[in-house]
Amino acid sequence: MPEGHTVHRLARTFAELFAGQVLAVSSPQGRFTAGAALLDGSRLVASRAWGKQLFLGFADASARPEPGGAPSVPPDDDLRWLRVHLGLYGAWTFAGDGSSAVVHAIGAPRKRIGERDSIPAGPLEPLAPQGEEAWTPPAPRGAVRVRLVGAHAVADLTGPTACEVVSADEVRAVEARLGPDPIRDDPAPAGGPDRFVAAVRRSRTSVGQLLMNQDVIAGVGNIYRAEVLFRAGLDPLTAGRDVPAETLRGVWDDLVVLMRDGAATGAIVTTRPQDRLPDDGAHPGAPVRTGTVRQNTDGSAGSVPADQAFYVYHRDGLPCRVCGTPVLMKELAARKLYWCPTCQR
DNA sequence: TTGGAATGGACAA
DNA sequence: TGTCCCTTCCAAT
Repeated sequence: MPEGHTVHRLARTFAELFAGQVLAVSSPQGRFTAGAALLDGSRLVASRAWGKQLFLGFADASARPEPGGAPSVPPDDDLRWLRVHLGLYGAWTFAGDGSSAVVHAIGAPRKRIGERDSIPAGPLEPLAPQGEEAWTPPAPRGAVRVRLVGAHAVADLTGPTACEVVSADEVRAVEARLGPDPIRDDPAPAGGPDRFVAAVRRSRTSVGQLLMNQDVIAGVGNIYRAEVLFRAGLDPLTAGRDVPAETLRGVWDDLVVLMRDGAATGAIVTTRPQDRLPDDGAHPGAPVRTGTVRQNTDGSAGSVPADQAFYVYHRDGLPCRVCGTPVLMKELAARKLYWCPTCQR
């Protein structure tokens, strides 16, 4: 259940856990047996995200990087690529022997990558002492489509929309279709903000719908869509071509900030500190989100409770944090759209 | 125990 | 626009 920030985070995690390692690849569920066989025993040498797409590049096990020297990563065309799209409810689950900075405690419960929790954020932890015994990965839990096992960690994939082994050409074909990604290191190859602005302004479709179109901008999902439009004071139902270019540039810039923070911490928090008030009791009968997410927008310390993290997402019927008007919700192209009719016009 | 809902998208008509 | 797919979790029975 990720938006683009989660996938970028995953790409980084795969690099930290497995880069350079020869991996055992299998399909405990059995639905990816042939694909897993193509990758089993090869070396993970690339890990990239574009929008919500994750690409893992595998080389032959013999293609080992020079020890101590410059890493000799084979060109993309020489790799086999695992393309994964988590879709609505796909998830990666990690476990490890505790030696990794990412899987940070021996015997730590496996973390689901999604809304409630994710890979721990913050500085890398020192390596835990290695036991004498070889580490054994836990048994797969649930319907695990792919399992990657490295020296010290395991990654299990469940419920993906897409999971396939593809060539470099096929990777490029997918990327060519995607719009620019606000938090990719180099959004420019896809046209960057200029392409985003142009794509929106040539369309009569509502800006709320366009933000969810991965060909227009890659990586934005339902939460960032709702929240960035609120922060821009923009009515989601405005036709794309009626939105000033300057406003759209502001939306892009805001997404860069919000999604970078999301990728860094693993949680989406879009509220400014002065706008944070708990929803408890604010509107009897309205949904109340519980739990805690990490604070991530403005550098202030501490964490933000889940019911203070968003302006409008999942807050229909509750008073707008800024003006008090009840937040509205409607289905738009089969997805729920949330907005404040007063602040966004 | 069951049945929606969930931060998604491909495809057909 | 509608239909289907993939899987898990939690609130409602």
